[in-house]
Amino acid sequence: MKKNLCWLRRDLRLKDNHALGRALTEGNETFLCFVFDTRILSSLNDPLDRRLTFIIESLQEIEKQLQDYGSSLIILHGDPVEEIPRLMKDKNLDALYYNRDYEPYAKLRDQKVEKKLHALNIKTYSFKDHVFYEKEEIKNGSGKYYQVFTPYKNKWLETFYNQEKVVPHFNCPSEKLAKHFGDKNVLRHDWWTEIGFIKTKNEIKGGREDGKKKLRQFRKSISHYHETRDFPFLNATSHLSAYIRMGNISIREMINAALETESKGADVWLNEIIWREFYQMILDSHPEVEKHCYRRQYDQLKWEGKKKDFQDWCNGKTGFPIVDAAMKCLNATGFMHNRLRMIVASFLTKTLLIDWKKGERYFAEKLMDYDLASNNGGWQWCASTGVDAQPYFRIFNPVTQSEKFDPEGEFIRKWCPELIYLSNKEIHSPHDIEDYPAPIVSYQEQKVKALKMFKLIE
DNA sequence: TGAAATGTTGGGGCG
DNA sequence: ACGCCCCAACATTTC
Repeated sequence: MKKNLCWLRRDLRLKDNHALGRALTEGNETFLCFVFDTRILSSLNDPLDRRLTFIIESLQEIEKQLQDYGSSLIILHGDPVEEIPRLMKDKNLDALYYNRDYEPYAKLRDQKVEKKLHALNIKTYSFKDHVFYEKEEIKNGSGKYYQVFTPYKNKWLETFYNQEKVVPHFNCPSEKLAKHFGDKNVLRHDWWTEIGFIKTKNEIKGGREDGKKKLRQFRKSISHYHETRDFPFLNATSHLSAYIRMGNISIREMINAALETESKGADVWLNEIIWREFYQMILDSHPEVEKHCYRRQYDQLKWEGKKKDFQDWCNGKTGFPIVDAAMKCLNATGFMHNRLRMIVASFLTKTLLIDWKKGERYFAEKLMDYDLASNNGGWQWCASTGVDAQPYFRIFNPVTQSEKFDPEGEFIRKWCPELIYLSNKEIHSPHDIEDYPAPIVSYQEQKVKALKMFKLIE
Protein backbone atom coordinates (compact mmCIF):
# COMPACT_ATOMS: atom_id res chain seq x y z
CA MET A 1 0.00 0.00 0.00
CA LYS A 2 1.76 3.13 -1.22
CA LYS A 3 0.35 6.44 -0.06
CA ASN A 4 1.47 9.52 -1.97
CA LEU A 5 1.15 13.24 -1.50
CA CYS A 6 0.92 15.55 -4.47
CA TRP A 7 1.78 19.09 -3.50
CA LEU A 8 0.10 21.61 -5.79
CA ARG A 9 1.81 24.96 -6.13
CA ARG A 10 1.61 26.75 -9.45
CA ASP A 11 -0.09 23.88 -11.24
CA LEU A 12 -3.65 24.34 -10.03
CA ARG A 13 -5.41 21.74 -12.13
CA LEU A 14 -6.30 18.07 -12.02
CA LYS A 15 -5.84 17.43 -15.74
CA ASP A 16 -2.58 17.02 -17.62
CA ASN A 17 -0.58 17.52 -14.45
CA HIS A 18 2.69 15.63 -14.58
CA ALA A 19 3.34 15.19 -10.86
CA LEU A 20 -0.27 14.39 -10.09
CA GLY A 21 -0.44 11.88 -12.90
CA ARG A 22 2.65 10.11 -11.67
CA ALA A 23 1.55 10.17 -8.04
CA LEU A 24 -1.77 8.63 -8.98
CA THR A 25 -0.38 5.93 -11.23
CA GLU A 26 2.52 4.99 -8.99
CA GLY A 27 0.61 4.85 -5.71
CA ASN A 28 -2.44 3.17 -4.32
CA GLU A 29 -3.77 6.29 -2.76
CA THR A 30 -2.90 9.92 -3.41
CA PHE A 31 -3.60 12.93 -1.21
CA LEU A 32 -3.55 16.44 -2.60
CA CYS A 33 -2.48 19.52 -0.72
CA PHE A 34 -1.89 23.22 -1.19
CA VAL A 35 0.04 25.41 1.23
CA PHE A 36 -0.61 29.09 1.74
CA ASP A 37 3.00 29.96 2.27
CA THR A 38 3.29 32.47 5.10
CA ARG A 39 6.67 33.57 3.81
CA ILE A 40 5.10 34.64 0.54
CA LEU A 41 1.98 36.03 2.18
CA SER A 42 3.91 38.20 4.59
CA SER A 43 5.77 39.77 1.67
CA LEU A 44 2.51 41.00 0.15
CA ASN A 45 1.79 44.64 0.85
CA ASP A 46 -1.88 44.52 0.14
CA PRO A 47 -4.48 42.41 1.95
CA LEU A 48 -6.59 42.96 -1.16
CA ASP A 49 -4.07 41.21 -3.36
CA ARG A 50 -5.99 40.05 -6.42
CA ARG A 51 -3.90 36.97 -6.89
CA LEU A 52 -5.10 35.47 -3.63
CA THR A 53 -8.64 35.61 -4.91
CA PHE A 54 -7.54 34.03 -8.17
CA ILE A 55 -5.83 31.23 -6.26
CA ILE A 56 -8.81 30.73 -3.95
CA GLU A 57 -11.13 30.48 -6.94
CA SER A 58 -8.82 27.93 -8.52
CA LEU A 59 -8.73 25.91 -5.31
CA GLN A 60 -12.48 26.02 -4.92
CA GLU A 61 -12.89 24.59 -8.36
CA ILE A 62 -10.40 21.83 -7.59
CA GLU A 63 -12.16 21.07 -4.31
CA LYS A 64 -15.48 20.75 -6.08
CA GLN A 65 -14.03 18.26 -8.55
CA LEU A 66 -12.33 16.33 -5.79
CA GLN A 67 -15.57 16.03 -3.88
CA ASP A 68 -17.14 14.54 -6.98
CA TYR A 69 -14.49 11.86 -6.72
CA GLY A 70 -15.14 11.44 -3.02
CA SER A 71 -11.92 13.16 -2.14
CA SER A 72 -10.86 16.55 -0.87
CA LEU A 73 -8.04 19.04 -0.91
CA ILE A 74 -5.86 19.55 2.13
CA ILE A 75 -5.22 23.23 2.73
CA LEU A 76 -2.31 24.23 4.92
CA HIS A 77 -1.20 27.61 6.15
CA GLY A 78 2.38 28.12 7.25
CA ASP A 79 5.94 27.52 6.14
CA PRO A 80 5.94 24.59 3.70
CA VAL A 81 9.30 23.48 5.05
CA GLU A 82 7.51 22.71 8.31
CA GLU A 83 4.03 21.95 7.06
CA ILE A 84 4.75 19.39 4.33
CA PRO A 85 6.91 17.09 6.49
CA ARG A 86 4.44 17.39 9.37
CA LEU A 87 1.50 16.45 7.17
CA MET A 88 3.32 13.52 5.68
CA LYS A 89 4.37 12.23 9.05
CA ASP A 90 0.90 12.64 10.54
CA LYS A 91 -0.79 10.80 7.70
CA ASN A 92 1.99 8.28 7.36
CA LEU A 93 2.58 9.01 3.68
CA ASP A 94 5.31 7.36 1.64
CA ALA A 95 6.30 9.76 -1.11
CA LEU A 96 6.00 13.40 -2.18
CA TYR A 97 5.29 14.34 -5.79
CA TYR A 98 5.53 17.89 -7.08
CA ASN A 99 6.28 19.87 -10.22
CA ARG A 100 9.47 21.86 -10.33
CA ASP A 101 9.51 25.63 -9.91
CA TYR A 102 12.54 27.58 -11.16
CA GLU A 103 12.43 30.65 -8.94
CA PRO A 104 15.32 31.01 -6.49
CA TYR A 105 13.08 31.06 -3.43
CA ALA A 106 11.12 28.02 -4.60
CA LYS A 107 14.24 26.05 -5.43
CA LEU A 108 15.68 26.66 -1.98
CA ARG A 109 12.37 25.88 -0.28
CA ASP A 110 11.93 22.64 -2.17
CA GLN A 111 15.48 21.63 -1.39
CA LYS A 112 14.81 22.13 2.32
CA VAL A 113 11.56 20.19 2.16
CA GLU A 114 13.29 17.31 0.41
CA LYS A 115 16.08 17.25 2.94
CA LYS A 116 13.65 17.05 5.83
CA LEU A 117 11.63 14.34 4.16
CA HIS A 118 14.65 12.26 3.31
CA ALA A 119 15.63 12.40 6.96
CA LEU A 120 12.20 10.93 7.71
CA ASN A 121 12.77 8.23 5.10
CA ILE A 122 10.15 9.69 2.83
CA LYS A 123 10.82 9.67 -0.90
CA THR A 124 10.45 12.74 -3.07
CA TYR A 125 9.91 13.01 -6.80
CA SER A 126 9.86 16.21 -8.82
CA PHE A 127 8.78 16.69 -12.41
CA LYS A 128 9.01 18.98 -15.37
CA ASP A 129 5.58 20.43 -15.96
CA HIS A 130 5.73 24.19 -15.84
CA VAL A 131 7.84 24.49 -19.00
CA PHE A 132 8.08 22.39 -22.12
CA TYR A 133 11.88 22.29 -22.07
CA GLU A 134 14.04 22.75 -19.02
CA LYS A 135 17.39 24.49 -19.10
CA GLU A 136 19.48 21.40 -19.81
CA GLU A 137 17.44 20.48 -22.86
CA ILE A 138 18.12 23.55 -24.97
CA LYS A 139 21.80 24.39 -25.19
CA ASN A 140 24.06 25.66 -27.95
CA GLY A 141 26.72 23.76 -29.89
CA SER A 142 29.32 24.18 -27.16
CA GLY A 143 26.98 23.02 -24.42
CA LYS A 144 26.24 26.45 -23.02
CA TYR A 145 23.00 28.22 -22.27
CA TYR A 146 21.86 30.61 -24.94
CA GLN A 147 22.05 34.32 -24.27
CA VAL A 148 20.23 35.43 -27.37
CA PHE A 149 16.61 34.67 -28.05
CA THR A 150 16.62 33.92 -31.79
CA PRO A 151 19.17 31.08 -31.73
CA TYR A 152 17.47 29.76 -28.59
CA LYS A 153 14.14 29.77 -30.36
CA ASN A 154 15.60 28.05 -33.42
CA LYS A 155 17.07 25.32 -31.24
CA TRP A 156 13.82 25.03 -29.32
CA LEU A 157 11.83 24.57 -32.53
CA GLU A 158 14.40 22.24 -34.03
CA THR A 159 14.34 20.10 -30.89
CA PHE A 160 10.59 20.17 -30.86
CA TYR A 161 10.12 19.14 -34.47
CA ASN A 162 12.91 16.55 -34.44
CA GLN A 163 12.16 14.83 -31.17
CA GLU A 164 8.60 15.35 -30.12
CA LYS A 165 6.24 13.65 -32.43
CA VAL A 166 3.37 14.60 -30.19
CA VAL A 167 2.88 16.91 -27.27
CA PRO A 168 2.55 14.61 -24.25
CA HIS A 169 -0.53 14.57 -22.10
CA PHE A 170 -0.45 13.27 -18.53
CA ASN A 171 -3.33 11.13 -17.45
CA CYS A 172 -4.60 11.66 -13.94
CA PRO A 173 -6.73 8.62 -12.99
CA SER A 174 -9.14 9.96 -10.41
CA GLU A 175 -10.09 6.59 -8.90
CA LYS A 176 -6.82 6.56 -7.04
CA LEU A 177 -7.47 9.76 -5.17
CA ALA A 178 -7.56 9.30 -1.42
CA LYS A 179 -11.05 9.11 0.03
CA HIS A 180 -10.58 11.90 2.42
CA PHE A 181 -11.86 15.24 3.57
CA GLY A 182 -9.49 18.07 4.26
CA ASP A 183 -9.20 20.04 7.45
CA LYS A 184 -10.37 23.23 5.79
CA ASN A 185 -13.36 23.29 3.53
CA VAL A 186 -12.46 25.54 0.65
CA LEU A 187 -16.05 25.61 -0.51
CA ARG A 188 -17.12 27.48 2.60
CA HIS A 189 -17.19 30.97 1.26
CA ASP A 190 -15.41 32.75 4.07
CA TRP A 191 -12.86 30.34 5.48
CA TRP A 192 -9.96 32.41 4.21
CA THR A 193 -10.93 35.39 6.32
CA GLU A 194 -9.71 33.34 9.28
CA ILE A 195 -6.19 33.81 7.99
CA GLY A 196 -6.61 37.46 7.06
CA PHE A 197 -7.54 37.38 3.36
CA ILE A 198 -10.04 39.69 1.79
CA LYS A 199 -11.64 38.65 -1.46
CA THR A 200 -11.39 41.07 -4.38
CA LYS A 201 -13.58 41.58 -7.38
CA ASN A 202 -11.56 40.79 -10.48
CA GLU A 203 -12.13 40.97 -14.20
CA ILE A 204 -10.99 37.39 -14.57
CA LYS A 205 -11.92 34.42 -12.45
CA GLY A 206 -9.34 31.87 -11.41
CA GLY A 207 -9.70 28.25 -12.37
CA ARG A 208 -9.46 25.86 -15.22
CA GLU A 209 -12.96 26.38 -16.55
CA ASP A 210 -12.39 30.07 -17.12
CA GLY A 211 -8.93 29.44 -18.50
CA LYS A 212 -10.34 26.99 -21.02
CA LYS A 213 -13.02 29.46 -21.97
CA LYS A 214 -10.34 32.08 -22.66
CA LEU A 215 -8.34 29.62 -24.71
CA ARG A 216 -11.39 28.60 -26.73
CA GLN A 217 -12.17 32.24 -27.38
CA PHE A 218 -8.61 33.05 -28.37
CA ARG A 219 -8.41 30.16 -30.83
CA LYS A 220 -11.00 31.90 -33.00
CA SER A 221 -8.73 34.83 -33.69
CA ILE A 222 -5.27 33.32 -33.28
CA SER A 223 -4.57 33.42 -37.03
CA HIS A 224 -4.74 37.24 -36.92
CA TYR A 225 -2.66 37.53 -33.76
CA HIS A 226 0.45 38.79 -35.57
CA GLU A 227 -1.46 41.74 -37.02
CA THR A 228 -3.60 42.67 -34.05
CA ARG A 229 -1.54 41.88 -30.97
CA ASP A 230 0.17 45.25 -30.73
CA PHE A 231 -2.99 47.32 -30.45
CA PRO A 232 -4.12 47.46 -26.84
CA PHE A 233 -7.66 48.54 -27.61
CA LEU A 234 -8.30 45.51 -29.83
CA ASN A 235 -7.89 43.09 -26.92
CA ALA A 236 -6.45 40.65 -29.43
CA THR A 237 -4.11 38.89 -27.01
CA SER A 238 -5.04 35.62 -25.33
CA HIS A 239 -5.44 36.94 -21.75
CA LEU A 240 -4.19 33.56 -20.61
CA SER A 241 -1.13 34.79 -18.74
CA ALA A 242 -2.62 34.47 -15.26
CA TYR A 243 -3.94 31.01 -16.08
CA ILE A 244 -0.59 29.77 -17.29
CA ARG A 245 1.07 31.43 -14.29
CA MET A 246 -1.04 29.47 -11.82
CA GLY A 247 -1.17 26.41 -14.04
CA ASN A 248 -4.92 26.29 -14.60
CA ILE A 249 -3.96 25.49 -18.16
CA SER A 250 -0.85 23.44 -18.87
CA ILE A 251 1.97 24.61 -21.11
CA ARG A 252 1.32 21.57 -23.32
CA GLU A 253 -2.27 22.59 -23.86
CA MET A 254 -1.09 26.06 -24.84
CA ILE A 255 1.42 24.65 -27.31
CA ASN A 256 -1.19 22.34 -28.76
CA ALA A 257 -3.46 25.30 -29.34
CA ALA A 258 -0.65 27.07 -31.16
CA LEU A 259 0.01 24.04 -33.36
CA GLU A 260 -3.52 23.15 -34.32
CA THR A 261 -4.01 26.14 -36.61
CA GLU A 262 -1.24 26.60 -39.09
CA SER A 263 -1.00 30.33 -39.48
CA LYS A 264 1.36 33.23 -39.13
CA GLY A 265 -0.60 34.36 -36.08
CA ALA A 266 -0.22 31.00 -34.36
CA ASP A 267 3.52 30.98 -35.11
CA VAL A 268 3.93 34.41 -33.58
CA TRP A 269 1.96 33.34 -30.52
CA LEU A 270 4.13 30.22 -30.15
CA ASN A 271 7.06 32.58 -30.31
CA GLU A 272 5.73 34.33 -27.20
CA ILE A 273 5.48 30.99 -25.43
CA ILE A 274 9.13 30.37 -26.34
CA TRP A 275 10.05 33.77 -24.89
CA ARG A 276 8.51 32.55 -21.66
CA GLU A 277 10.59 29.36 -21.80
CA PHE A 278 13.68 31.44 -22.59
CA TYR A 279 13.23 33.60 -19.50
CA GLN A 280 12.45 30.59 -17.30
CA MET A 281 15.71 29.07 -18.48
CA ILE A 282 17.59 32.30 -17.80
CA LEU A 283 16.24 32.59 -14.28
CA ASP A 284 16.96 28.95 -13.54
CA SER A 285 20.51 29.15 -14.85
CA HIS A 286 21.25 32.70 -13.63
CA PRO A 287 19.34 33.14 -10.36
CA GLU A 288 21.31 36.32 -9.65
CA VAL A 289 19.24 38.24 -12.21
CA GLU A 290 16.51 38.47 -9.59
CA LYS A 291 18.52 41.13 -7.78
CA HIS A 292 21.05 42.24 -10.38
CA CYS A 293 21.42 43.28 -13.98
CA TYR A 294 22.21 40.29 -16.16
CA ARG A 295 25.04 42.39 -17.56
CA ARG A 296 26.62 43.09 -14.24
CA GLN A 297 28.42 46.27 -15.31
CA TYR A 298 25.02 47.95 -15.50
CA ASP A 299 24.60 47.56 -11.75
CA GLN A 300 26.76 50.71 -11.76
CA LEU A 301 24.24 52.83 -13.65
CA LYS A 302 23.48 56.10 -11.86
CA TRP A 303 19.72 56.31 -11.99
CA GLU A 304 18.93 59.91 -11.14
CA GLY A 305 15.13 59.81 -11.31
CA LYS A 306 13.12 61.45 -8.53
CA LYS A 307 10.88 59.72 -6.00
CA LYS A 308 8.04 62.02 -6.90
CA ASP A 309 8.27 61.00 -10.55
CA PHE A 310 8.08 57.37 -9.53
CA GLN A 311 4.91 58.10 -7.58
CA ASP A 312 3.41 59.89 -10.56
CA TRP A 313 4.31 56.96 -12.79
CA CYS A 314 2.66 54.52 -10.37
CA ASN A 315 -0.48 56.61 -10.19
CA GLY A 316 -0.74 57.40 -13.88
CA LYS A 317 -0.08 61.11 -13.48
CA THR A 318 2.88 61.66 -15.76
CA GLY A 319 1.10 63.85 -18.29
CA PHE A 320 1.82 61.34 -21.06
CA PRO A 321 -1.61 59.88 -21.87
CA ILE A 322 -0.57 56.46 -23.10
CA VAL A 323 1.59 55.93 -20.02
CA ASP A 324 -1.08 57.20 -17.65
CA ALA A 325 -3.83 55.14 -19.27
CA ALA A 326 -1.69 52.01 -19.08
CA MET A 327 -0.86 52.53 -15.41
CA LYS A 328 -4.45 53.26 -14.46
CA CYS A 329 -5.47 50.09 -16.24
CA LEU A 330 -2.87 48.13 -14.28
CA ASN A 331 -3.95 49.65 -10.99
CA ALA A 332 -7.61 49.02 -11.64
CA THR A 333 -7.46 45.54 -13.15
CA GLY A 334 -4.09 43.94 -12.44
CA PHE A 335 -3.57 43.56 -16.15
CA MET A 336 -1.61 45.47 -18.78
CA HIS A 337 -1.22 44.78 -22.47
CA ASN A 338 2.27 43.71 -23.49
CA ARG A 339 2.87 46.68 -25.81
CA LEU A 340 1.97 49.00 -22.95
CA ARG A 341 4.29 47.18 -20.59
CA MET A 342 7.13 47.99 -22.95
CA ILE A 343 6.05 51.60 -23.26
CA VAL A 344 5.74 52.26 -19.52
CA ALA A 345 8.94 50.32 -18.76
CA SER A 346 10.89 52.29 -21.32
CA PHE A 347 9.34 55.46 -19.96
CA LEU A 348 10.24 54.69 -16.36
CA THR A 349 13.82 53.70 -17.09
CA LYS A 350 14.86 55.84 -20.03
CA THR A 351 12.65 58.86 -19.66
CA LEU A 352 12.22 59.17 -15.89
CA LEU A 353 15.67 57.60 -15.32
CA ILE A 354 14.43 55.35 -12.54
CA ASP A 355 15.99 51.95 -11.82
CA TRP A 356 14.18 49.12 -13.59
CA LYS A 357 14.10 47.23 -10.31
CA LYS A 358 11.61 49.72 -8.88
CA GLY A 359 9.30 49.24 -11.83
CA GLU A 360 9.81 45.51 -11.72
CA ARG A 361 8.78 45.47 -8.05
CA TYR A 362 5.72 47.58 -8.75
CA PHE A 363 4.59 45.19 -11.47
CA ALA A 364 5.29 42.31 -9.08
CA GLU A 365 2.85 43.88 -6.66
CA LYS A 366 0.12 44.60 -9.16
CA LEU A 367 0.10 42.11 -11.98
CA MET A 368 -2.40 39.25 -11.82
CA ASP A 369 -0.08 37.26 -14.06
CA TYR A 370 3.12 38.23 -12.27
CA ASP A 371 5.83 35.72 -12.91
CA LEU A 372 9.34 36.48 -11.72
CA ALA A 373 11.09 35.04 -14.77
CA SER A 374 9.05 36.82 -17.44
CA ASN A 375 8.67 40.06 -15.51
CA ASN A 376 12.35 40.32 -14.70
CA GLY A 377 13.29 39.34 -18.24
CA GLY A 378 10.93 41.87 -19.75
CA TRP A 379 12.11 44.71 -17.55
CA GLN A 380 15.76 43.99 -18.16
CA TRP A 381 15.06 43.79 -21.86
CA CYS A 382 13.46 47.23 -21.80
CA ALA A 383 16.16 48.69 -19.58
CA SER A 384 18.86 47.21 -21.86
CA THR A 385 20.53 45.46 -18.94
CA GLY A 386 19.48 41.90 -19.71
CA VAL A 387 19.97 38.94 -22.02
CA ASP A 388 19.35 39.79 -25.64
CA ALA A 389 18.20 43.20 -24.49
CA GLN A 390 17.42 46.01 -26.83
CA PRO A 391 20.43 48.32 -27.28
CA TYR A 392 20.45 51.11 -24.72
CA PHE A 393 20.01 53.81 -27.32
CA ARG A 394 16.71 52.34 -28.37
CA ILE A 395 14.34 54.63 -26.51
CA PHE A 396 10.59 54.66 -26.99
CA ASN A 397 8.98 58.01 -27.66
CA PRO A 398 5.73 57.73 -25.70
CA VAL A 399 3.91 60.06 -28.09
CA THR A 400 5.06 58.27 -31.24
CA GLN A 401 4.24 54.89 -29.69
CA SER A 402 0.83 56.20 -28.76
CA GLU A 403 0.16 57.45 -32.29
CA LYS A 404 1.27 54.15 -33.73
CA PHE A 405 -0.49 51.73 -31.44
CA ASP A 406 -3.51 53.68 -30.27
CA PRO A 407 -4.09 55.86 -33.33
CA GLU A 408 -7.69 56.69 -32.53
CA GLY A 409 -6.93 57.16 -28.84
CA GLU A 410 -9.50 54.53 -27.94
CA PHE A 411 -7.44 52.97 -25.19
CA ILE A 412 -6.50 56.37 -23.78
CA ARG A 413 -10.11 57.53 -23.69
CA LYS A 414 -11.13 54.42 -21.80
CA TRP A 415 -8.77 55.16 -18.91
CA CYS A 416 -8.37 58.94 -19.06
CA PRO A 417 -11.93 60.21 -19.35
CA GLU A 418 -10.76 63.80 -18.91
CA LEU A 419 -9.27 63.51 -22.41
CA ILE A 420 -12.30 61.99 -24.03
CA TYR A 421 -13.25 65.04 -26.09
CA LEU A 422 -9.83 65.60 -27.65
CA SER A 423 -9.31 64.87 -31.33
CA ASN A 424 -7.32 61.84 -32.47
CA LYS A 425 -4.50 64.22 -33.26
CA GLU A 426 -4.40 66.05 -29.94
CA ILE A 427 -5.00 63.18 -27.59
CA HIS A 428 -1.49 61.72 -27.65
CA SER A 429 0.08 64.91 -26.43
CA PRO A 430 -2.54 67.22 -24.92
CA HIS A 431 -1.93 70.77 -23.74
CA ASP A 432 -3.61 72.75 -20.98
CA ILE A 433 -6.37 70.33 -20.17
CA GLU A 434 -8.25 70.88 -16.97
CA ASP A 435 -7.78 67.96 -14.55
CA TYR A 436 -4.98 66.51 -16.62
CA PRO A 437 -1.35 67.05 -15.59
CA ALA A 438 1.22 68.73 -17.82
CA PRO A 439 4.13 66.39 -18.76
CA ILE A 440 6.26 65.93 -15.62
CA VAL A 441 9.47 65.87 -17.69
CA SER A 442 10.63 66.79 -21.16
CA TYR A 443 11.05 63.62 -23.18
CA GLN A 444 13.72 65.20 -25.36
CA GLU A 445 15.83 66.39 -22.44
CA GLN A 446 15.53 63.13 -20.54
CA LYS A 447 16.52 61.13 -23.58
CA VAL A 448 19.82 62.98 -23.75
CA LYS A 449 20.42 62.25 -20.06
CA ALA A 450 19.60 58.58 -20.54
CA LEU A 451 22.15 58.24 -23.31
CA LYS A 452 24.77 59.93 -21.14
CA MET A 453 23.98 57.67 -18.21
CA PHE A 454 24.54 54.56 -20.32
CA LYS A 455 27.60 55.95 -22.07
CA LEU A 456 29.32 56.36 -18.73
CA ILE A 457 29.20 52.60 -18.26
CA GLU A 458 29.90 51.45 -21.80
C1' DT B 1 9.39 44.58 -30.28
C1' DG B 2 13.04 52.83 -32.04
C1' DA B 3 13.72 57.63 -33.01
C1' DA B 4 15.69 61.15 -35.25
C1' DA B 5 19.03 63.04 -38.19
C1' DT B 6 21.01 62.73 -42.56
C1' DG B 7 21.39 61.09 -47.27
C1' DT B 8 19.33 59.67 -51.80
C1' DT B 9 16.04 59.43 -55.35
C1' DG B 10 12.58 60.69 -58.46
C1' DG B 11 8.38 63.03 -60.00
C1' DG B 12 6.24 67.41 -60.83
C1' DG B 13 5.98 72.45 -61.14
C1' DC B 14 7.91 76.13 -63.29
C1' DG B 15 10.74 79.48 -65.64
C1' DA C 1 12.84 70.26 -74.10
C1' DC C 2 15.71 71.41 -70.35
C1' DG C 3 17.58 72.54 -65.91
C1' DC C 4 16.45 73.81 -61.44
C1' DC C 5 14.16 73.54 -57.16
C1' DC C 6 11.02 71.47 -53.95
C1' DC C 7 9.74 67.86 -51.29
C1' DA C 8 7.75 63.47 -50.45
C1' DA C 9 9.25 58.84 -49.94
C1' DC C 10 12.46 55.85 -48.93
C1' DA C 11 17.19 54.33 -47.29
C1' DT C 12 21.09 54.81 -44.25
C1' DT C 13 23.31 56.15 -40.23
C1' DT C 14 23.73 57.41 -35.53
C1' DC C 15 22.61 57.37 -30.78
